[in-house]
Amino acid sequence: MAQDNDNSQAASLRDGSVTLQDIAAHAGVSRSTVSLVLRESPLVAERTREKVQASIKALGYVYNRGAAALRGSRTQTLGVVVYDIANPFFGAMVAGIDAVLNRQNYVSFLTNSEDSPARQQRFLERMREHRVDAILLCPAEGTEPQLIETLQEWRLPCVQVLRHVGQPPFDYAGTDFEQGVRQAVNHLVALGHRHIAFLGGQAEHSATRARWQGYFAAMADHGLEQTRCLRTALTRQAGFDAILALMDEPTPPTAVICHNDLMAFGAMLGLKRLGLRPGIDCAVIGTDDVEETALSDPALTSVATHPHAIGEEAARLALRRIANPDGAREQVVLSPRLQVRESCGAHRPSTHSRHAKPLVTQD
Amino acid sequence: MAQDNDNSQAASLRDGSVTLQDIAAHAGVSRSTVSLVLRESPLVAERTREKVQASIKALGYVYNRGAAALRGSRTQTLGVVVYDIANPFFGAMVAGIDAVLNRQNYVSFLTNSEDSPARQQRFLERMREHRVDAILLCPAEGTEPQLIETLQEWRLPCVQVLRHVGQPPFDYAGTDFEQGVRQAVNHLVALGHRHIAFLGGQAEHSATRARWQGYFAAMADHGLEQTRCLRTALTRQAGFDAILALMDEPTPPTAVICHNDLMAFGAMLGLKRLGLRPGIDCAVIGTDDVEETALSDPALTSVATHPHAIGEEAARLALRRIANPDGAREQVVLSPRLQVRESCGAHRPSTHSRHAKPLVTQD
DNA sequence: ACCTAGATTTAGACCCATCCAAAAAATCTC
DNA sequence: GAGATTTTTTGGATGGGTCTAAATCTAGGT
Repeated sequence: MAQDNDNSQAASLRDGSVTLQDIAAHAGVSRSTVSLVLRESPLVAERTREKVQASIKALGYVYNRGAAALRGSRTQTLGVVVYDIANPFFGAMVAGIDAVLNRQNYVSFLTNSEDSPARQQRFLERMREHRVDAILLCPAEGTEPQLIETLQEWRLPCVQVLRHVGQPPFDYAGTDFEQGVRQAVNHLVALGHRHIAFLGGQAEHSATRARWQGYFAAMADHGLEQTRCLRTALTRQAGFDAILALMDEPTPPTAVICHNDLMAFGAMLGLKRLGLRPGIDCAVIGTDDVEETALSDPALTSVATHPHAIGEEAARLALRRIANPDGAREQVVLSPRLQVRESCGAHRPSTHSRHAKPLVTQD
Repeated sequence: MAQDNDNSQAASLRDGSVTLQDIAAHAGVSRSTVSLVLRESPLVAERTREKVQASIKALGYVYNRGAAALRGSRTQTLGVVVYDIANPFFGAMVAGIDAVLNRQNYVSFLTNSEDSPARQQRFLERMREHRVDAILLCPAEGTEPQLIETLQEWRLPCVQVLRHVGQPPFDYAGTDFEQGVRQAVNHLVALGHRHIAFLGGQAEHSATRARWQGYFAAMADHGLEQTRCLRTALTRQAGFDAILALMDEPTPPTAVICHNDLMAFGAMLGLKRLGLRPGIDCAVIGTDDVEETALSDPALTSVATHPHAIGEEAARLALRRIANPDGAREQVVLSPRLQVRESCGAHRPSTHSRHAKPLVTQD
């Protein structure tokens, strides 16, 4: 119907699929040459390049990455598997990943394992079928260590993020949770606390172990033998329940450190429920330093783990691994920083003026 | 090196790429037949199917979706473009999308436009190159309406989510924000408020317009002429600033409704900063009902917009559109529900026992 | 035993780019 | 200006599936 004039619409209306062949014909060169132009090869003469580029624009050509991937070796895609995308922490992390990938023309598949190894397994298989160039994996709780070997057999590069399973060497990006908890303990001890409990974590994965290690080691360093570590789920509800149980014990702690901020929020609500004032009757410290920490009452002191930065590092690591599949494995471990607010009792929660400060958001 | 025995490792070690051809040879059938088996075609005889499946398992075959997509018409992938993945609201929405897609063996690319139309444009082009079957788009603020037409010219099905631009008919999944704000106004009026302000929104997109409309219409319905609508950004900081400005006016409102929960949190902090008690000196209602609403002090009353459900609906809509590209466009508009807590003054915030109730999280 | 409708299977073109080796064109050297 | 280089360009094979139309096989009917 449409006349075959040479504006871009004509082509796109015809079928929507202009191929290299069409460009080649239009520009009077071969398919191979067009391919070289597309990939910005320096082999092509300047005049030819311009001519071809003009044809590309004129015909409204769209590169077919799928076809390219079939012959070439890269798909320019990555698989990201997290276990709780609804958690703001992961939101920030994914944003970090995204930011790095886009600069490299990469796109990522995102899937949410909900901490189910079975779902995680399905996702990984699907990613494999899609021939992603690499995987960013936050292993679901209960992930078998040999999963990492399996991925290796699949020749699918994998960067573990936040948690890790299996034996080194592997690629990993995360935070030094042990050090983070140590900082929290040190801070509380400096404030005079002697009886400090740790809340949360149950499965045997690295991120949990590291926290526990930091807790016990720091307590030992200070000669404090009265340790109390509750294994629980990682939800707000779990924090709430745990603090109730803890306060009901013969010698309740004067401070608690929580596996993550959600639990800490729950713990603070639990304290209030008991008529206790977080930060005064019992200090509370969380982990992650999500944006909402400034919102709670009192504002939550938290070990900042910089999710956006972790995401960036993980993505960079993956890109490096793709470029050099056999290079030495790397572990990027960022240092956490204790973000002191009110819930640890360092500040008086009587005035609300402190709230105003950490308000700035990054958008 | 490895003997060519028939266990699965042999094949995967050889090269990692077993093809249909290999399966066909091993099973003594043709490539076509294997392809039919893979796609669960009813044409294949039961005995043949079993034989082929055995070979598939024996050789450790991995389906190559890229190759399939090249000849076939579906890639089994979807593109999701959001504007703020770090916002918990989107986390929940993405989880909803993911849940539906996985059941259909679909995987989705996720990109974060950060509300930049330019970035958004780049993402869409990249998705097109990857030949996604459809796009789920939460349009960035400032998106040109003709973008939707462009996508149509590209023959790329697009479901708009939460916000929409351009002229109907289009596919859309979201919430009836107008009704949500109406509910909030009605509730406040029932509590005796006469002077109610609305905070937030600046760009001209559907989600903002709908809220404003709801606000003005509901106020008019009650014969309240003293309206006040502040155009601001949508951040916590903006809420904080806005409430300060508002309270400084000659006749400050006794209640404010906020464009989203983040702003409402900011507004509550602002009130505290002024020495005012949210829920008593000034009622505050947010929108979205993110999980953190239960955390604030007082707990935030909010218009629940069910992000997980919206995500599910959007994904379902996209799958329907893929199956039937020329069917009638659909608009799925969920009904919001006012989730009453303390910040609107309906309950006494004196006791903290209320906090315990809405604690349950869904993980 | 012969014919036919229906059930299975298959060959071979096709999708669209990349890769390689070799051809063609341009430039240089003496 | 012939031969040696260097720079550009190209044909044709290739990757791993799907599709269509035609071939082959089966069981049922007479």
